[in-house]
Amino acid sequence: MSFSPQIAPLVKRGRFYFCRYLLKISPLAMSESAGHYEQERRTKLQKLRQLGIDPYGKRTAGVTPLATIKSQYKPEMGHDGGPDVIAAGRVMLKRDMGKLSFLTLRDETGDLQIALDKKRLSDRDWQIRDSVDLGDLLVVSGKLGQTNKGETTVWASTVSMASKALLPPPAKWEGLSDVELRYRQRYVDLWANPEVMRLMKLRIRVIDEIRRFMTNRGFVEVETPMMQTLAGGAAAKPFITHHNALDIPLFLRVAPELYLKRLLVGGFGKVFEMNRNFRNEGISPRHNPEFTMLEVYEAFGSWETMADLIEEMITMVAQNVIGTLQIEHANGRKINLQRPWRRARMTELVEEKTGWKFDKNPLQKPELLAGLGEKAAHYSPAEQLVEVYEKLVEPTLIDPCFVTHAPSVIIPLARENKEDPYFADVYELAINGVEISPGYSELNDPDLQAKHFAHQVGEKDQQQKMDEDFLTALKYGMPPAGGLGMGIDRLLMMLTGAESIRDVILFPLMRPV
RNA sequence: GAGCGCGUAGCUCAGUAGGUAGAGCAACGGACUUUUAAUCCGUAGGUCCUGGGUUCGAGUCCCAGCGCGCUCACCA
Repeated sequence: MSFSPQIAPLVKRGRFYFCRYLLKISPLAMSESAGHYEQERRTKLQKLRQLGIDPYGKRTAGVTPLATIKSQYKPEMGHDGGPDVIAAGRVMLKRDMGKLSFLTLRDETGDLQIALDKKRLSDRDWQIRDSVDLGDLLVVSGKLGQTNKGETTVWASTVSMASKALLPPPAKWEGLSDVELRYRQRYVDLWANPEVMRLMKLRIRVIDEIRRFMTNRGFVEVETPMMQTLAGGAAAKPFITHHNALDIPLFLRVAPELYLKRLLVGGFGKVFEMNRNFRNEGISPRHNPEFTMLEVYEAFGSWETMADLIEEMITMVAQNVIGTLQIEHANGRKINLQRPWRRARMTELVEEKTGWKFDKNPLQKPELLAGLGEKAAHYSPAEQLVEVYEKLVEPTLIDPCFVTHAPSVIIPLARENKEDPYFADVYELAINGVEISPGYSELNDPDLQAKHFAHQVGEKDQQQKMDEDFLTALKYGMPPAGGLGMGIDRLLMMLTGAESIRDVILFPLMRPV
């Protein structure tokens, strides 16, 4: 919770001052400080109350979604011969002409016109019309019909105010387009820009489809700690918090991996978790500090069974939610999700794109090195390979491609390849020029795992501590397994063409004002 | 964290070369019983993000700060 600058010092001095401060704000004082628009609406609020009308409504039984009402209209109902219906929604448009008004209501299903006709309304309800502003939530009951111009309309016989809006909605034509306001005030954005509601519902369906897909294949969804005493499973910087009673630091998880693998040791065969991870790093159009990730582990699986699984999953989701495997973005980009998806070694793709035939020796092409920045000269050959792949190859992989056998040094939790341990038995699935999902043949040799961890801890930052308990777990024996992760937000960006991760997250993190 | 760009009425945006702050929608008053971003007549509405500075004079130029966006860095 954050406080405005003028209250913050009072809060810090204690609850007593905070309460006293709040008490000083009488409704009158608040209305004095309110803007012109709010003031006008408060006047109407008072007027309604004087008429004995509650401007904040009550439970209403029998409200039908607007799209459903609209679809119930049949030509034989004529002008006003349809059934009695109850419609509720936000007033988006208002067209008054003397003794008749047409209003456009909106709910989460769509828009519907209602008509307020003086002849059909009681005097009291007619007076409500004069107090209706754009943005108010109304409930009307009346006959379903159509106007002379053929617009499906509810001819209201009663009107009630479900909630009087004290603040005006954004301009009716332009809507809300300031991205900062859209993210900060999603509660306005969702109805001011109906495509935002559609996109968020699409997100919900995608997540639902994935859960169903996993469950149908015998995977069980589990919940592992989001607050961890060691943040392992990825090399990202964690958020740090503190447990008061235990007086210990706690970390928000950067990945659920090490706990899901403990479950494999515990005897679970097929598990997944789909929930938030937290990484304390830069924010960008592709990074939100908290993001939703799917992680899957299958005992006796491998990177290849994981690749099959994710390929099936994504095509099924696209087919069921988008309705096609030919994804087309507003900017003209086309993505073909038709199976089978390409599988190619990282070295192969790098050679294909840049001509560099990787032989485990340092990169000798000056023109390539120059593009990687000054640090690249100090990189190991393996790091150079990955760097060249990420900078020059990955962005060109628009159609799905499983990039396999990345160098094992960069993937401490994966199994080394039998024929050539320099590389790991892993894939990185790239679609739309970004990594959507990594998948591994998981390492289950405790000694090798300990070595990899030691190497990582020594080389990387000091925040990365060895998870001894995880190594203990491995010593009890973890079955060989396939594992995968998938960034749900990035999947949605790929499916919808959203250019920013914030567009597929209801409440992206924003710096407090 | 760095560079670049943006911040003007409730919303969407203009604002020339430094010279009293503008439009559309919304609001307010009036007319109107079939509108579709209704229309017509009239009225009002501003901490030009904040704070400094230059200048006779700053929305405009300079400096600092805040917020947002983009790019880079960070992120296997």
